[in-house]
Amino acid sequence: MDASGHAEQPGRTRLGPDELVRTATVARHHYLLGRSKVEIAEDLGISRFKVARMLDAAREAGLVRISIGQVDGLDLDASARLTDTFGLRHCAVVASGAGADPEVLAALGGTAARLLADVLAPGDVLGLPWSRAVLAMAQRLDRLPRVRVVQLTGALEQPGHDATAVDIVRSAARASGGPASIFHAPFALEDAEAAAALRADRTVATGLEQAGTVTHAAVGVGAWAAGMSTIHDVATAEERRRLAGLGVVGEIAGVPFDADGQPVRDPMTDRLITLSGEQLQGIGEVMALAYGAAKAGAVRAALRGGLVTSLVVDAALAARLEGDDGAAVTVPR
Amino acid sequence: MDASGHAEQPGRTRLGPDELVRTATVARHHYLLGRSKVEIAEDLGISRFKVARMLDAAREAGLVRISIGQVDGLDLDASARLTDTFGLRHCAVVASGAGADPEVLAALGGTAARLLADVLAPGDVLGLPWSRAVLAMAQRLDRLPRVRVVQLTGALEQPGHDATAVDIVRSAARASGGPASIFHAPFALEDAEAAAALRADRTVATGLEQAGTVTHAAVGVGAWAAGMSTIHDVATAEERRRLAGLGVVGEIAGVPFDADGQPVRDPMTDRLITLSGEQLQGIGEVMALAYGAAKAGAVRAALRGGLVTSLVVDAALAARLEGDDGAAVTVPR
DNA sequence: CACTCCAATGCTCATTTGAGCGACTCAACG
DNA sequence: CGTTGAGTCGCTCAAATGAGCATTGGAGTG
Repeated sequence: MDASGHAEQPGRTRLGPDELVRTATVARHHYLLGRSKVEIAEDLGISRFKVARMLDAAREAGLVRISIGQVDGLDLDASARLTDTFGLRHCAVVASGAGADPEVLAALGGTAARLLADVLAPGDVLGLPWSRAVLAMAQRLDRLPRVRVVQLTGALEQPGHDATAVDIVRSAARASGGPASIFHAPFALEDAEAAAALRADRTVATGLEQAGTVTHAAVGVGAWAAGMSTIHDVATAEERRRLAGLGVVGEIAGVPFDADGQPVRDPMTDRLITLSGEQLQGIGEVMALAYGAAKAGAVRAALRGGLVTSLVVDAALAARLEGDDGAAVTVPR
Repeated sequence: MDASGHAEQPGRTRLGPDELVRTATVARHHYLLGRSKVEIAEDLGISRFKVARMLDAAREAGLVRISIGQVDGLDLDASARLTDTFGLRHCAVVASGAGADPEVLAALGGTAARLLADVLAPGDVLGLPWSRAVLAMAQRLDRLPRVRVVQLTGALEQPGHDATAVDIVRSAARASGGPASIFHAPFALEDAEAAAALRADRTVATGLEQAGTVTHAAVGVGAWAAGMSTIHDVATAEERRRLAGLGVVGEIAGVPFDADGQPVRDPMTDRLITLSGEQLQGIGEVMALAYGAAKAGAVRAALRGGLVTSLVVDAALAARLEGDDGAAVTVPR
C-alpha cells in the first residue's frame, strides 16, 4: 500500500484542514460520545451514508486511534495477540517496564497466581514442579479453588533457594484448602541406578503416579543454555553436549524437548526424579511461566508440540514470540 | 466502595486476569480487526449478546482507548470539541508543542492559510485587516479560489514589520488571482479631524465602503492589555483607561468590544481608519486568528457576541477556552 | 427444604448499519 | 456537442445491533 508519512493514495484527494476537522467532529460524536450515525447525520443535515463514509475515511487516515490498554500491569493487547497467534487457552503478558530480573519474576509470579485462581475450578488436580518461576507464583498464591495439589518433581538443592518443590506444593495446597500429594526425593541423582532405586520406594512411586491424574499444571520453561534452565545447569558437560546434539532446545519439569516440542529420550533423564514426557503430554492444561527474550525458542517449541496450552510471559518474551515466525505456528486444540 | 486506586463500581465484580484477557481478545477482534460481534461470537462459541456485554465492559473498564489523533500539526480532537462547544462554523487548533512564539505564529498562519483555501469559494469577497496573525497567514497563502480581496484597515507603521494591510491584501489577491480593493492611509491618526478628512478622500472612502460587501474575513483578535493588541498599543494612556472603563476586553481590526462581544463606541475609534463595528458584524463568516492563553477572555467575548464564527488558535488558547466556563457559552447560528 | 434475591444469559423486536447499485456531476476529450 | 470516466451521492435490502424482558442458576436465608 502506501509507505505512510506523506504518500497520497491514488485517486484519494488529500483532505484540507476544514474537511479534516469536520471528519474529526463526526468521529468524536460517534466514537467518543457514542452517538449513532443517523443522529449525527440529522444534526449536520447530511445523509447517514455520508457520515459512514467520513468515519471510514477517518479510520483510514489514522485519525481515529483505537488501542487496547494496560490494566493491572497486564499488556492486554499483547496477551490477546498471543492468544490468537498460538491458539492459547489462557495468556497473560506482564508489562515488564524497566524492571530488573527479580522484579519481573515477582510480577510474573503474581500474575500467574491470579490467572491460576481464575482458571482452576473445584475438583481439578493441580500439578506443580520445581521451578524458579513456579516458586515465585506459589509465594503469591492467595486463594485458590479447592483442588488436589500434586508434586511433579523431586527437590533440588539450589544456592539461594531454600524452598523446594515440596514447599511449592504446600503453599498451593494451603491456598486451596485441598489435599497435597507430596514425596521427598532429590530432583537429580548421581546416576540412573540410584534414581531407579528411589523410584522403587513406595512413597516416591505413588507420588509420581499421581502425575497421571493431573488436569492442570503450572510450569517453568527452561532453554537449553547455561543459566537458562535448572536442569541444564545440573547436567554434566557431556550431557549438555549430547542433548544439544539430539536437538534439545528446552525442558519443562526436567523433560527435555526438541524444536518440535517432542520430548527427547536420553539416559540423562533416567537420573532425574520427575514425571515422564508422556505424563506431561497427558496434562490437559499446562500453563507455562517464562520471561526474557532468550527463552523464545524454547517456548515456541513447547507451543508447537502442544506441551503447553497457556502462557504467562513478560513483554520482552511476548514481543520476541510474536516477532519471528510466530504467525506460522499454531497448536492444535 | 473500595479505596484502592481506582474505585470499583458497586455491584461490579473486579475482573480476574483471565477474564480481562478474554475481554481484551474480543475487543481486539472487534475494534482492531473490525470483525462483527456475530462473527466473534461464533468463533468463541458464545452468544452475540455476551460479546456485546464484554465489549461494553471493556469500554467501561477503560480497557479500550479511543482517541482522535493529530494530523498535520492539527489537534483534531480539540478542534472538534471547540466546534461543538461554541457552535463554530470552522475551527483549527494547531498543536503548539514546545514552540516559541514566532513558531506558533508561523504554524497558526500556515494552518489558517490552508483553512481559508478550504472555506472560500469562487465569488466570495474576502476582507483582511492589518494584524500580525493575518500577516503570518497571508505570507503562507498558496492558492486561493478566485475571490475579490478587500482591505479592511489602514496601514500601521510598526517596528519590525515592513508589511502593511496593503501587502496583506496584495498577497491574498495574488494567491487568488482575483481583484484587490486597496487604499493608502494610516491605520491610526493623531486626532479625529485628520481621520475625518482622510475618510473624505474618494479613494479611501470607496475603499472603506467595500467592507460592506465582504462575505468572509480573516482577522486577528487583540486583548485589551499591553502587548496584546496593536490598537491598545497605539492608544494613549488616557484612551486605554477610558476604554477599559467602558468594559472593553478586546478589539478586532480596530473595533473594540466588551465582554458580551458588543462593539463599544468611543471617540478613540474616530481617529482610526478601519471598518465600522456594524460592518464587522455584517460579515457572514469571520475567522479569528489568535494564540496564547491570555487571549481567551477576548476571544470568548468575540464568540459570545457573534463577532467571529470560526477560530484558528493554538492548543494553549484552545485549552483555556474549553477550560473555564466555555460550556455555558453558545453563539446563535 | 422452600424461598428470595441477584447476577448472568439468551430471546424478541425495532433500529441501526453495511454492501452494492444506479443516478448524478463535472471535466477531459474526441 | 456528445461521450466517457471518475468520483460522489443517496437508495434498497439484508445483516448486525441495541434495548428491554423473561428465564436460568446458584448462593444465601428463614
